Amino acid sequence: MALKRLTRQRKAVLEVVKRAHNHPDAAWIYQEVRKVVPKVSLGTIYRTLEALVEEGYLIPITKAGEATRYDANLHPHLHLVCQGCGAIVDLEVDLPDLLTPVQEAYPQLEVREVEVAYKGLCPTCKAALKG
Amino acid sequence: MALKRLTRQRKAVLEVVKRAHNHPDAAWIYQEVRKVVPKVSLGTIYRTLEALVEEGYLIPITKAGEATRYDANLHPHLHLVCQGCGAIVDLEVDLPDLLTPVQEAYPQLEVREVEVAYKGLCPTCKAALKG
DNA sequence: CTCACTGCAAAACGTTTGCATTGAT
DNA sequence: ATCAATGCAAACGTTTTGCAGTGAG
Repeated sequence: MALKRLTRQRKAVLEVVKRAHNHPDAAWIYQEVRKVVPKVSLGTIYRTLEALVEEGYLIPITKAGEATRYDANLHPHLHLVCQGCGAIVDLEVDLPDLLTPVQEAYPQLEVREVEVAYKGLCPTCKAALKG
Repeated sequence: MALKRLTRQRKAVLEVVKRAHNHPDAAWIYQEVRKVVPKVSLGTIYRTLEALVEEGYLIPITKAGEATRYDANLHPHLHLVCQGCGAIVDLEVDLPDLLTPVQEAYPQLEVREVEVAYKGLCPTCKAALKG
């Protein structure tokens, strides 16, 4: 892939996601970018997000059956999806090594990556549940 | 939800998935069931699979951007998705408790579930890569 | 001046749904 | 006889793509 040109659309997408606090999806980003570049198309949003992910500026948060959301927080971290409101909470935790025990138990495999995702309740929804 | 009737279609779907060794998706199951019930519809496949999951006969393996696959192996286990051929390998491993450390680090959250998924190479693809 | 990027629209993809009909109980 | 389950087809939401036109370098 050739060098990327810094267009108005691309700038806007980057800014919007960096400013976003909600781990937004393409549709939300589209609405926001339209406030600045009214004629932007969803296709461009997708293509730009794909490029920004490839370049390492964004991390995609994928979940089956749901739209991909994007995280501008490049710090290594995990996510908890709130089962109450759908919010995604960033988690900074040190987990034990999960690769080695599996690799040792299954030497005939090549174990390369693990993905860990949490579900539960965000502070607001947890507080709302009790008193 | 009312009691389930045991129709030809439902029997066929259950049999096909139980016999399958590939963690098949709805489309694959559809093709197989059609060999026995030629007029079955994809909608019925989906509705039946949904019911079988609800009743606990099947476990869905979901991955963003890919079709849901189904596992008749009800034993608690993890999966490794082969990055070479897409095969899913069952893993029987005891992982350390991943819930407690996060719950303790984030008492304001309610941490309910963790999902762990591995990526790597199945034995065949690993062997093919080397000599 | 080039060709990467764009807008637009159509289509792809897995999945769900509405509805009239069928068939298990 | 009942009404859960079916076949069919249309629709869904997300994402991708083809193509002619635009604009950043």
